[in-house]
Amino acid sequence: MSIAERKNKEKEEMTKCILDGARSVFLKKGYERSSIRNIAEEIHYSPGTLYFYFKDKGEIFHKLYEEGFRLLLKSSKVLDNVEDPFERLKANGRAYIQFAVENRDYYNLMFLVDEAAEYKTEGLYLAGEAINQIRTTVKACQEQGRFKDMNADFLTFMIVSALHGICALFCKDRTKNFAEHTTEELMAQGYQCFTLMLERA
Amino acid sequence: MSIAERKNKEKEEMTKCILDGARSVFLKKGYERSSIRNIAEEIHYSPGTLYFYFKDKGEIFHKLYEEGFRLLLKSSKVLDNVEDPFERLKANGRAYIQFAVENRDYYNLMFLVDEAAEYKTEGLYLAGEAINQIRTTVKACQEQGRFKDMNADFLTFMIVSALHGICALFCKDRTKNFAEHTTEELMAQGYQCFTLMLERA
DNA sequence: TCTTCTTATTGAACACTGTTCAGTATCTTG
DNA sequence: CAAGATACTGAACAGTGTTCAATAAGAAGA
Repeated sequence: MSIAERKNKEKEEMTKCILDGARSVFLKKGYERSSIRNIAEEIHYSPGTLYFYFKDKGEIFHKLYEEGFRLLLKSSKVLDNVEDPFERLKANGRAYIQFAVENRDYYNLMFLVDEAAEYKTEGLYLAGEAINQIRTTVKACQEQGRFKDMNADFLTFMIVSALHGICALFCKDRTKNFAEHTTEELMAQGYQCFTLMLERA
Repeated sequence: MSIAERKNKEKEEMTKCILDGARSVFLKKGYERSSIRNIAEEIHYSPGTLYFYFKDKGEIFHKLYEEGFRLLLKSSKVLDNVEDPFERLKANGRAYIQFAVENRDYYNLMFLVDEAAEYKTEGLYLAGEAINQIRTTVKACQEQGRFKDMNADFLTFMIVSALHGICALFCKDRTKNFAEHTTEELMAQGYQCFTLMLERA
């Protein structure tokens, strides 16, 4: 089945080509302003062609959404070699914020676009992975005597919320009301406040 | 100038009429899915008419965005009679979350739609008001000996981030990864975790 | 009152959007 | 070489935000 194999490969390459184009357009213009025609033009194909490989616009961007989660997971996987769980927890948060700053468009797509929540496939699983990693670390901290009288699930949700809040305000440009400080300073120092609180909890 | 006055009044009434229609459509369908034609149809006018009263779609929704902030401010103004600053801070957060739950569409518009950030008029000022209220309370807490070695600005940003994170995850349906708990439980208990941490900070 | 002038409203038009689909060209199989 | 599958096109549809000439209605001045 050599030629069937080749066909498969070609199909894969084409979907990859479309995704490359989509990523390029999306990172240039943002999700809302990226159109199927823009992507088609980018890769020199007709708009209709994209529908041969993807169900709709949402599916295309859902693949990038997954890609974003894989990137996020990768950036926090590095922290596995941090022995102390509390140090790991703190580093995880820093890595999370750093990811949002360096991949603002991905972050928007992953958490701030409605579309993405509708597809409950691999993306949701990957998001769960990222959360589980934090939950596991939280529990490890508890075994060391931290967060004694706190429910791990709720605390994890709380930590994720705080991190997400910082990043969401950043991504949607809602940091102007703290004008005396730069956005970078706010995020870094705000997070430090948070870790200080975790330290004492 | 009685007739000029009447003209002015009519103009005001018309803009109000458009905003009422816009609010109604928007609360029914959400921002992204609300069109100028939808609004025009709702109030039985031609689409072109709306452009006689508003510059563009963004300006229409920016008015609702401001409306949202006035609602939010009102709901937290009630807390002025809470004497103890720390109790007031906690209540402020609860009110904030409650506002998001009860006015999910407003919240989306206020914090999660790109459009809104582009207009730096009254909306930004109102947002600043809401933040200042928290900052003031934080400082009052510090005068009572709390949050001793923490910068009020950064701590305020942190608190706002945590609250916003909880609400943003809720508004964008990103709570499915904590499946064992209902969204309401997560938000309430997650916030309680947070206040517990503040208590000890 | 009649005419000018301003103001308010319309709906067609423009350039865009996501999506579908009949048609076509290319490549594979019998 | 004919038949069939596969990939691709571009026109078409219904929708979007926005503009603008035409028009109707109301106020001002003669």
